[in-house]
Amino acid sequence: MEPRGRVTITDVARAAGVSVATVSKVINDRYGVAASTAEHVRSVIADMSYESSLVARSLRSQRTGVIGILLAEFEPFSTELLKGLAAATAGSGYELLAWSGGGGPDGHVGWERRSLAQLSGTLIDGAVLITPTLVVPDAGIPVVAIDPHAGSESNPSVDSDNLAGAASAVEHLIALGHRRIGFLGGRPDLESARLREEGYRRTLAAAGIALDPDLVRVGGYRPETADAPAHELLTLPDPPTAIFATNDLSAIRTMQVAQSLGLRVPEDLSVVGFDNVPESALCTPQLTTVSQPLHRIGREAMEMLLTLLRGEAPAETHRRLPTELVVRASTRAL
Amino acid sequence: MEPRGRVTITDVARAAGVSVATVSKVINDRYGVAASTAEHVRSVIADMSYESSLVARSLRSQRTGVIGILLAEFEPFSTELLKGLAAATAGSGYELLAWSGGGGPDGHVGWERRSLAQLSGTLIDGAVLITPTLVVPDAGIPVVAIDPHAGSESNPSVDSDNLAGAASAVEHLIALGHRRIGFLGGRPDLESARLREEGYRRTLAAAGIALDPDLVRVGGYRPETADAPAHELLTLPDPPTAIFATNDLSAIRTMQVAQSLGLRVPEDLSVVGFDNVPESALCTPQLTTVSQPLHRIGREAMEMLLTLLRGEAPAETHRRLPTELVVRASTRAL
DNA sequence: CTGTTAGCGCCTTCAG
DNA sequence: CTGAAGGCGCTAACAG
Repeated sequence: MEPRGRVTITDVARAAGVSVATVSKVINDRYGVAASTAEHVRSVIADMSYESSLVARSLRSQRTGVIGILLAEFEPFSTELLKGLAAATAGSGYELLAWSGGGGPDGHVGWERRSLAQLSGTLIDGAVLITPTLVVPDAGIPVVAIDPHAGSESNPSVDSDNLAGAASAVEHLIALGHRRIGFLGGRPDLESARLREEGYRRTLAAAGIALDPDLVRVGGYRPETADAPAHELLTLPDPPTAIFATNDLSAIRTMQVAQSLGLRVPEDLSVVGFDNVPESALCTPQLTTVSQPLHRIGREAMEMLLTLLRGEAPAETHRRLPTELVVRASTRAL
Repeated sequence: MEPRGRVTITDVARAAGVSVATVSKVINDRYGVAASTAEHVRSVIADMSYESSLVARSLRSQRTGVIGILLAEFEPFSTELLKGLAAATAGSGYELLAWSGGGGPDGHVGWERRSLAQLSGTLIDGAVLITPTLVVPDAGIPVVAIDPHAGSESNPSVDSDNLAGAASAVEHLIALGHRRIGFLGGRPDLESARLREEGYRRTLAAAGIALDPDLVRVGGYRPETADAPAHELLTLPDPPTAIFATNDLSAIRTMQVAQSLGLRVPEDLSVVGFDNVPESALCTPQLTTVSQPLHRIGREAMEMLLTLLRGEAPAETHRRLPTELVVRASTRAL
């Protein structure tokens, strides 16, 4: 009906011949409106296909009925989590809003604090932070972190058993006869990266293998940042026969770098990843990796947040879920 | 510094001993503030780690610098597109916001109109709609649709060659010797579903195979809605030897239903899907499917939207990208 | 039962 | 160069 731009509550009020307040009452089913008036207003609303502005409503009211998923970028790890998070939201009455903090590629530390400040108190009632770079201070709304920056002293969180997961990856390589095992680490700001390195070190030590510092590099969890260190590892005078890359994206990139150097995987180089994102099964050769239960992590994080939003105390504020080694085609006995 | 809840511009102004207006000017780099004052205000802002509320800012200003991706739910198809959309946004100066319209599971027709009305004009400067259920009227902001409801008369859009894609799937099955080929259709409100059915019908006709109406069912593109029709097809007195399910999720579910009925895939039943989402390579057996270039679709849709946002006219308002048959392990010669 | 009055947090004239 | 006033669209008191 109404052509130009947005239809506002004022337009509706004028068209219906009532005040703005009355329209608002009708929309929100508040008492004190004659049935006939309400009826009439409703029909005008339908006619004009009016929908109240989320922004204006949020600004005024406390509750918005929206949960924010704050992530650095839309990459496979985050989008897998999204599926689990979304599944757990169904039927809760909350809408889901995924917000890419812009910090993105540069990995600007603090993106989650900025994003949270921009959205909390106004647009969202609660938030799930995916791989935050720091412990966020009280944001005034319930917050749950997935794969967080720090340990158990901080915000409620869900992660998987990174230590045991890394150990299983390295044990697998050792069992295949590998002794020179390269390590491509993750984002130093994340606890997961620290624990995966710790798992690597301990497992080598337990097997009586001396750690060669030359074989330990920082990959940053992203293809672009993993490229150079992977290349360095593979062009060492005495290169590793296997590499444990601590997430799938960097593992896949490592395989590509190896192939570009004329190395065959797994004949000349074994590679193990971490995460088990769908992409790990789509590359050639298919990647051996440590599986994290990503959907379940998302689901449990959302359940924790919903509990918090209900004003209840969650059974546990830190959930740690098990990992599992998935052996595919990128590893092979020496 | 400031403990309780959000820090507002008023808090900053008070702490800095200036007016709200001055703080606003500093934030937005507007003329008319003494260098020393600006400096001071900036330091207070940093101290209090103040961040202006997206909501309040949006309400007041025209431009928000945010692009909305509106989707019915976070399932594999949408999240794959998200990766491409996000990649194309990098460096554009826009932030990305993915909004799940709530209509979700029930597939409530019109979710995108509602979502758009709620967000446009206030929160987002432009939008990409994923599988909208109808042609959206002028929303006052640029809108691009992916896999749209209707044909070329409507909004700018990007999709893939559904007709040719469906044909390639059915031709593949015919080449394998199949004659009784079941069809599990998609969402009737989408053009893609119509075109895929058309491709199925034409290809059968071209091969001189009479169409058995009993073999044509509506699967709705979702696992839950595909379950029953798949079951019906497989328990027919004269069941099909192959099924073309028009998206991967329903194809995967079809394989599960078959297995639950004691049928082996591909020995007893061949199955072809559509989309080539990552999940299609993760199931057992791996799914033969028609690949859509999902990342590229997302990228091109975003580029089109960015062009529109710049106020320019896009080279073409309807992009149709090629599909490709990916033969894996779920199909076999009769 | 209805309309008027105040803001939510912010930005933008427009006086001082 | 700075602050006071008005209003974005909406909801929540309070009067009438």
